[in-house]
Amino acid sequence: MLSAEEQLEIIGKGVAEIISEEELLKKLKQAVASQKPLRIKAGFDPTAPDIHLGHTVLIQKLRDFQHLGHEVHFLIGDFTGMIGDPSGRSETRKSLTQEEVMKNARTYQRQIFKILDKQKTVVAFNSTWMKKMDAEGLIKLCARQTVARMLERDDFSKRFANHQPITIHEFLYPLIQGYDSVELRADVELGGTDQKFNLLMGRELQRDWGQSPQVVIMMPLLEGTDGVQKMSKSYGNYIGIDEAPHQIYGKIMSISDELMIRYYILLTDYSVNHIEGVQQKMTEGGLNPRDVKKELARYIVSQYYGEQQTLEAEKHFEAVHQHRGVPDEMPEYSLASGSRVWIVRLLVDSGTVESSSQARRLIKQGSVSLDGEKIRDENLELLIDKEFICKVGKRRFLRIKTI
RNA sequence: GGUGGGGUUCCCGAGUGGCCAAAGGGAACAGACUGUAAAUCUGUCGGCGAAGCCUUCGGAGGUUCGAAUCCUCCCCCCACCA
Repeated sequence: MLSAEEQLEIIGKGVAEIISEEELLKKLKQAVASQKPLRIKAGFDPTAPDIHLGHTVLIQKLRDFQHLGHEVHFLIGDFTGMIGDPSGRSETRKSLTQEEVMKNARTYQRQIFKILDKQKTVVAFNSTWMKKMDAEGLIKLCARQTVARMLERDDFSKRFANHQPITIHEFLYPLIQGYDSVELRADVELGGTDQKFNLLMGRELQRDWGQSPQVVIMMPLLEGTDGVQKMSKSYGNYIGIDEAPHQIYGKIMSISDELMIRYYILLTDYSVNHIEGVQQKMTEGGLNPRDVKKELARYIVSQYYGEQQTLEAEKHFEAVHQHRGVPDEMPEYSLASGSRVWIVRLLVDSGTVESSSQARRLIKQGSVSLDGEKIRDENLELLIDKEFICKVGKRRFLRIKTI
C-alpha cells in the first residue's frame, strides 16, 4: 500500500471537491497503519441502462481506489430507482417498475466491469435493507431531517420558488441514499457535484447512527457531445461505452475543440501539466487539433476495445470522413438485375431516407451520389445492371446489389 | 373544494377567423469551406411519383363559405386560496 499522502495525490486528481481532505487523509493513514482497506461507496440509479462516458468519470475514480487496495462497494439503487433521484431536476421523475429496475441493474453490472475489477468489487442493492424497513423505521428515518433542511437544496428550492411541484416521496430519496451509507458503513462516498446534498446526508445520518461520517468526494459532471448540457441519455448527447468502436471514435471526433480539452482532463490519465502543454502547442500552431482529438478518440476506444478494433475504428473514420471515401461495411439492398427503379423510391424502400419528400430534398441539395457521381434529377429512373454504391450526405451509404 | 392560467409541428415558443404546413430560436439534416462528424457561412426542415392534394395545433362534436384561432362537452397539466 502506498503512503497516505501518495494515495491522496492520486485520489485528488480531477475531483471537484472533497469534504474534507483532512478527514480523508486521516482515514487513509488509519488504513495504511491497520492494513485495512477503506470502504468506498458509489451509488447508481438504474434508470439509464447504458453507461456513458459521463458515468465513467466516477467509475474510473473508483478504479483508482481499487488500484490503491481499497474496497469498492458498487451500490445499485434498485429501491431508490423506484423513487427517481430529484437531483438537478426541474420536475418529478417518473418512477420505474421493479422489472425495469432489475433489468437495468443487470446491464449496469455487465458494463461497469469493463472498467472495474470484478473480483475486487462488491455489488450491493439497497432494496436488501430497504425492503425490510417497515413504516415505523421509515418514519423514524424521516424524523431525522426537517423540511427546511430539504428546501436548502438548490433544486428543491428552485422548484419551490418557481411553484413547480415537489412530491413528498422525493424528499425520501436523499434520506434513503444517506441511510445506505449507514448500512454499508461507508468510509468514503463518491458522487457527482450534483449529488452534494445527498452525499452530505450520508454524513449526517452516519453520525446519528454513531458511525464516523464518510468522506465525500465529488466528481465534476462531464458535458455531453453538445458541449453545453451534462452528458445524459435523455439529452441524447451521450457516448455510451457499449457503442460500436467506430461510433465512439466518431462521436469523439465530433466534439468541439474546446470540449476536447475537458474530455482530456476528465477521461484520461494524462497529467494536467501535460494537457496544458498540448493546449499551448495547439494555439501556437505546432499541433493540429484534429490529431490531438484523434489521439483522444484512440485513447477512449482502446479502453473498451482492443488495439485492433481501435485501429479499425480510426481507419473507418479516416476513410469516410477525412478522405471522403467509402467504408468497408455498409447496409446492402438487393434488386433484380435489369429492373428500373426510381431513385427516390429506392432511397425510401431501402430505409436510407425516411420519406420521399426528404429524398427529393436531399437530391435537390446535391447530397446524393451514385458511384461518386452526383445526382441532380429527382425523377431519375435507375437501370439496375451492376452493383452501385449510393452515398447520401457525408455518412449514409448503401450498397445496391443485383440478383 | 374555490379561483385563475395553460395544452401548437423533434424541443422551446409566437400565432386569437382567411395572407397558416403555421413566426422566431434550438436540435437535426444538407451544401460550401476546412484542420475533423471542430468552428464559420448558406440552405433545408409534415406526407404523397409533387399537379395539386392529404394529414397536423390535447380529444370529441358544433358554428362558419372558411377554424390552431369562436362555441359545447371531455381529458390532462400548472398556480393561488383553503
